[in-house]
Order: sequence, then C-alpha cells, then structure tokens
Amino acid sequence: MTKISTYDYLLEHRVKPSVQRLAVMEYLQQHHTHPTADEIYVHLVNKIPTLSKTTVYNTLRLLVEQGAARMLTIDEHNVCFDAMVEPHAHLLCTACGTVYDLPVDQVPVAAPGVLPGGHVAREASLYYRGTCADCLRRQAGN
Amino acid sequence: MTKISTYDYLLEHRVKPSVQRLAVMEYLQQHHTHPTADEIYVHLVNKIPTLSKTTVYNTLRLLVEQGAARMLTIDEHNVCFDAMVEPHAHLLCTACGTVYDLPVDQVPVAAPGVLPGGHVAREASLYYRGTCADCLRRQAGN
DNA sequence: CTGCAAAATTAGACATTTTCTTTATTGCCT
DNA sequence: AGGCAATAAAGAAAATGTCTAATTTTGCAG
Repeated sequence: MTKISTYDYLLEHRVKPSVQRLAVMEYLQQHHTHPTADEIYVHLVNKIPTLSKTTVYNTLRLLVEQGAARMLTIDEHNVCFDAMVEPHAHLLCTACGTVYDLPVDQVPVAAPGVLPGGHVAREASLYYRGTCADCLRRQAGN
Repeated sequence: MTKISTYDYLLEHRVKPSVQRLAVMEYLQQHHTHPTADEIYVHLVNKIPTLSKTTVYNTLRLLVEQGAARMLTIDEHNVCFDAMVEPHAHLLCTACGTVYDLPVDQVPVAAPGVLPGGHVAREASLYYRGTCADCLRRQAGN
C-alpha cells in the first residue's frame, strides 16, 4: 500500500483542497489524539491567523460526509475526530479522558449492513468506557 | 423474574428514593424513547412544578453512576438516557432522529472486561447510524 | 489580462446544553 | 422540638456548536 499525500487524499474523497482543509486534514493525520474541533482550531490558528472556528466546523463536517474522517461521540462533552476510517473500536478512559484506538483484530467490531427490523446501518461504532492501563497503574500506586 | 417497584429498584441501586428521583426513574422506565435531560424535565415539571433542571441533571448522573440507567452518546447533539441496563445495541436514524433498541440476540454486542493493552472496560456500547425501516419506506414512496 | 459568478472563508453574534454557586428545604436522629 | 446532613431549587455562568451577513478567493470565459 502506497502512502499518498494529504492533497491527493482529499481529492480522492472529492474534497477541494484549500489551505484550510489541508491543514485540518493534516492535523488529523499527524495527531492521533482524537482532537475536538476546538483543539484543532487552537493549534491551527497559530499557522493560519485568520482561520475561523466556523471553517474548522464546516471542514470537519465535510470530511466526515465525504468519508475522509470519522466523528466520535464517545465523550459526552465533546464530539471528537479521527483520521482513521478503517473500522476499529475506541476506549474512553474516564479517569484521564484519553481516547484510545483498538485495532479491529483485537476486539470484535460490528459492520454496517441491514439490521433486524429492516433498518439499514451506514456505520457502526463500538465504544468502551473504562480505565486505561496507565491510570490503573497510577491508581494501584496510591 | 419478578417485576419490582421503581422504589425498590432505586434502593437496590443505593439511590435514596426522593420524589424527584422516583419521577425521573419512572419516566425512564415508562417511556422507551431515549429522552434527553431536557425532555424529561419538560414532562415532569407539569407534575412537579418546583422541579429544577439541575435536579434532573444531578439525578441522571446519579442513576448512571449507580448503574440504574444508561447514558447514550449516540447523538452528536444530545446525550440521552435509557432505563434498560442489560446489554443491547442502538441505532440512530439520521433521517428522523429516533433511537432504536436492538436486542442482544439480534446483533453482536461486545461485553465489558479486560482489553488488549491492559485497559479495563466497565461498559461497552455498540452504536449504529443509518436509516430506520420507516424512513426507508417513506423515501421509497417519494 | 479583466471581469463575473460561484465557492469558500471570516467575524461575531447567537442559541443551546450543561454546570456551578448559593440559598432554601426536606427528612431523620436524638 | 432542635440540629444536622442530604437534597433540591433558582439563576447565573460556562462551554460548545450554529447562524448570518459580509468579504475574500477561486475558476473560468471573454
């Protein structure tokens, strides 16, 4: 599998690559921290001083619509985003707030498709809430 | 399995059953519509005119903490609640906004437990997003 | 190159949801 | 009855996300 540029990645997903959209997409690809819209805005406004919050929100919505990114609703307070589109699960540590990726070969992940009752699922999300290994260690030390 | 009263249900979960807490819990048990905190407040304030929104929020948080109810973060705009604690999946219809329950025998549901990496999951949520059977029919008719 | 139309971006006001703080009330125990 | 701790109320406040209107940029045609 060849790594493609962010520019081409956007084109592949039919997103016109403006400076702002490239910056948001690159941020998602380089930081696997599942950032919120606000975190992205705060980081990028240093490089693009005229950037507006609205643009970040618009861009993220567009990226998700075009399948270039994923929206996570695991945290009750904030929607956050993930550049990884391949199916995988997520764990939210309720102690530190970190969101972890759990590859598909490590946990069961349900697939989209037709559900009982005749509903059609376009996407499936598997979310765990609990305590991460780091926080468990820290708590054991106390 | 014997059906127990809401009063005893709260006691079982170590929640002191005040009038307000009973009302919130009963609302959840009688309406399987996955209401938001505000929907619960609006409905209950008719019966309990002095009810405050803060109390509804506090009560819901307490119920979730004690395992008497479940918090769903499937909808990006609103957190909603569910009295069913047994594991089951949920579908959000992105056309009409309804949240459906999907019993555990109809879809794969992951269980809490120890995850790869040493994380410990206390709860697992499986969320589908798509279009419900009703909306599919309606769209086909157009 | 110049001008036009469409798309994208900006800024800030706005709306909504949730939390915080303070005060009042309730219920229980002696 | 009096006092204490837990619960609830009210409104202010914070945080998050959305809307509107205006400006800027882009792509294209002449």
